[in-house]
Amino acid sequence: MDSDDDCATGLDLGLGLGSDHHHHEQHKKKLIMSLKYDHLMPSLTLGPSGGRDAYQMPAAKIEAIRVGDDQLGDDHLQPQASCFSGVSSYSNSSSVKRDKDHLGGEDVEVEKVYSRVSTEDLDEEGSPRKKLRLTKEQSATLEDSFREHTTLNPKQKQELARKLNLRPRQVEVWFQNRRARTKLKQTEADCELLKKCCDTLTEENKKLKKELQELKASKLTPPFYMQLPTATITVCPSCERVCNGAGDGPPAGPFSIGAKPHFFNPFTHPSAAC
DNA sequence: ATCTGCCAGGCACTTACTTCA
DNA sequence: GCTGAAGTAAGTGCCTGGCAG
Repeated sequence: MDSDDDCATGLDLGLGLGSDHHHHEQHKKKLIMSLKYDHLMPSLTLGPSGGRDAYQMPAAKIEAIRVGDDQLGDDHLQPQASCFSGVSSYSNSSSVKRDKDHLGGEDVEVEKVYSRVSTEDLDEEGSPRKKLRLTKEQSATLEDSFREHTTLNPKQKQELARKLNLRPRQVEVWFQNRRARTKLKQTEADCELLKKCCDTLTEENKKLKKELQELKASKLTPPFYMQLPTATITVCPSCERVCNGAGDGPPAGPFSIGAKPHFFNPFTHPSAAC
């Protein structure tokens, strides 16, 4: 539970802000039904009218607007980049709403500066989603962490988020997507392996069929020794040596009639009979 | 002890955006 | 500059397990 770990990190849950994702999301879902179609309303204005502003626009829109509107400088559009060198690029900026992932105390002010746009912050406006690209450093750190453990507990998530100047929700999403990619790759690898296995078995099946054909053909034209008393002679289909099914004595002669009959079981081992 | 509702976390699927050839 | 493919961050819905009442 987030609350346990939040306590462990000294963060105060007493504000009832809850954890980063679902707690809010479930509340959000209720809101969405009444608000989710707001974003379908066309809006290209930068003004705050209707509660929509430039921060909530897709990058393409913002870029288009920025060309003719310098009132919103980069400080508005990419505040994180101006404050933190290691922060990933972001197609548009964060509002300075308090990040609900970040809990209490001094961190709030900092969080106001580098928090990113999130659905928690924006979905009530129904604005189109924002897209960030993690920096190489962030990705590398996340990869390192993923190598250590493919899932994070809330404390680890908080620490990693703080370390990377990301919101815990972003770290969580990254790990979810990373697990999905890993699984996908594993599935593809398994699929390749099965294909190879199938090919091998198909090839082996062909060989066995061919061998069977040959055996059948040889049975139709028995060699001279097949004319010996059949009740006591069998032929090992694997090594094609003649065995004396009833005899107990040692092999005799060039046809090496065995002491015991050979029974060929192609399902156990094709060449194990001899 | 069992039931029920709430919450949090994970996953599958999908969308939206970026990057690159 | 345009375009399509690939990669990936993020949204959404569902399921499950834990917990409290």
